Amino acid sequence: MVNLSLISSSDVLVRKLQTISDIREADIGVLRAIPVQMKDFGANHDLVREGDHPAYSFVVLEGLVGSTKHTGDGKRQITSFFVAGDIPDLHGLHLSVMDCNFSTLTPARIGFMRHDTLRTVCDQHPRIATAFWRSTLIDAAIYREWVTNVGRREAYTRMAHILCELIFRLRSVGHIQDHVADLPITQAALGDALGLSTVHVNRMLQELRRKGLIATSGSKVHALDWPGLIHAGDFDTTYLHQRNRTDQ
Amino acid sequence: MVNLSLISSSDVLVRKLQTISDIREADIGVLRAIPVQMKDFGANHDLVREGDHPAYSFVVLEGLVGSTKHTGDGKRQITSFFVAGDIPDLHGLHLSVMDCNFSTLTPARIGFMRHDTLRTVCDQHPRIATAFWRSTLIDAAIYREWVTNVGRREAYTRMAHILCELIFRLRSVGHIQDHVADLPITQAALGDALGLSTVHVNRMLQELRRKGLIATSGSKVHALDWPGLIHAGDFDTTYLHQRNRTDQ
DNA sequence: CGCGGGGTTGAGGTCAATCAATCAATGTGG
DNA sequence: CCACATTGATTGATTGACCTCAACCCCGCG
Repeated sequence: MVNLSLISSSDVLVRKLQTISDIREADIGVLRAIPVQMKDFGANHDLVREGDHPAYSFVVLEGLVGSTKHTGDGKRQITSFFVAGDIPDLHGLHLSVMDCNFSTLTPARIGFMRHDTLRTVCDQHPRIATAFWRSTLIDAAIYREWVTNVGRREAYTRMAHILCELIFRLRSVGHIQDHVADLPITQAALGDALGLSTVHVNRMLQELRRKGLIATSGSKVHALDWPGLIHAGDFDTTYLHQRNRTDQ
Repeated sequence: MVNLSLISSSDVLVRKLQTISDIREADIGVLRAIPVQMKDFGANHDLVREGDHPAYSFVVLEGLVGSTKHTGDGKRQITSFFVAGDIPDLHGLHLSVMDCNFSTLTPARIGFMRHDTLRTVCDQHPRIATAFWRSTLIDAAIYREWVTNVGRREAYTRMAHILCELIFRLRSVGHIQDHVADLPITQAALGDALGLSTVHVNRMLQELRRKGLIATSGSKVHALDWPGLIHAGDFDTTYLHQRNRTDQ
């Protein structure tokens, strides 16, 4: 396990931006200078709610955060996951009213950054502004993939796909050792992400285990057969728009 | 019917940006000066394909365009609609590889704009850059809503919801008279947008007609009972992030 | 006049939801 | 240390929403 107290909040953000954008030395200094207010939360805590007009954006430092929406009859849909380094509500910079909630799906450490600070940084450092814009565009690409996943793939494929995405993204920010991911996410949350019932999520996970693609113990998910999982999940990394994809 | 030949391509774009952003007189001149190459297409034509590295973005001047993705076993999912004034692939400015296709869903008139021109405009006119960024953020908000629609609403509600969105967006760019929208879209395309079969789309439309919420004749869709349709579709305009919503 | 695309209809099948238990792990108060 | 509550995972039985298949209809068009 990585000792988090040794890693500054800036490192997590910088590392993430480097995986998607061309960040120079000068920019790194600017990013490190952004004041970040850290706070820890338990699972299932609403960080921002639909209708809010937040004055802060936040970066995920540790844990899993989801963008969620609720239908009129109270069902929940998770529309995307966010892992360490991601800034889920960066769009709040330019859309004043929140159209979704952001909730922790596992215990999480969050870093809050003032909107006016971020706007100043963007005005003065076009490369950082571009990197941020690019980050929101990748979020959009992920949403597109999720529409497809939920709309046109059957439950088994859908489940495999989302595991591929999670594992791939966690690996690209260095949060996976030996193909084992620590994902203390409930099956109910997976269901809300996939548009499936908890019961069916359970059965699909069983099928993935039975076919030898994954193994689970506690909150650990082990991708036993990564190529097999990718195939089962109809997974193609293009939509994640990573700069270099040497380590598939 | 509006006589399109009297409307310049810039008017359509400017009008759209004004519905979502604070565009000044000075900016309008800049926008009008962007060279636009117009072209007409029939329905079901791929304007851009997954994997492409386009050097142009395009604005929809007339007709309906969809962002589409295909699963491994050949099923199609439409992840969003784009109406007159929208720039569907603006994200191509900062994401070099396309992760989805853009196809015409009806006959359409399209205006192509060079990426390098758009980049220059963005560099020199921050308010326009912000408006463009905002436009891509609203696209993302729409994707989020679609994930929810497809993942957690049942077919009938889903169908009503998408009609509400289409009608609302068409109205906000002045393409609707007397609550009647001209939508020459096939039921198969609606199915691909909703994650439903053509047969079921047909039955849901019948149910909406039977309940007196809509009437159709040819390609015209008449919202007979707009409040009723909004209620049936669990529709809330927040996610479209319009500047003023006086005319719901 | 035949053809094709899109819309409509019916019958039967299937995937996934719902309902209702049970079980395992963890925590809590007495 | 044990009764008890709670949360999450698992299982079986049943139901239901939606799909698939296969017609048939309608209309514009070559």
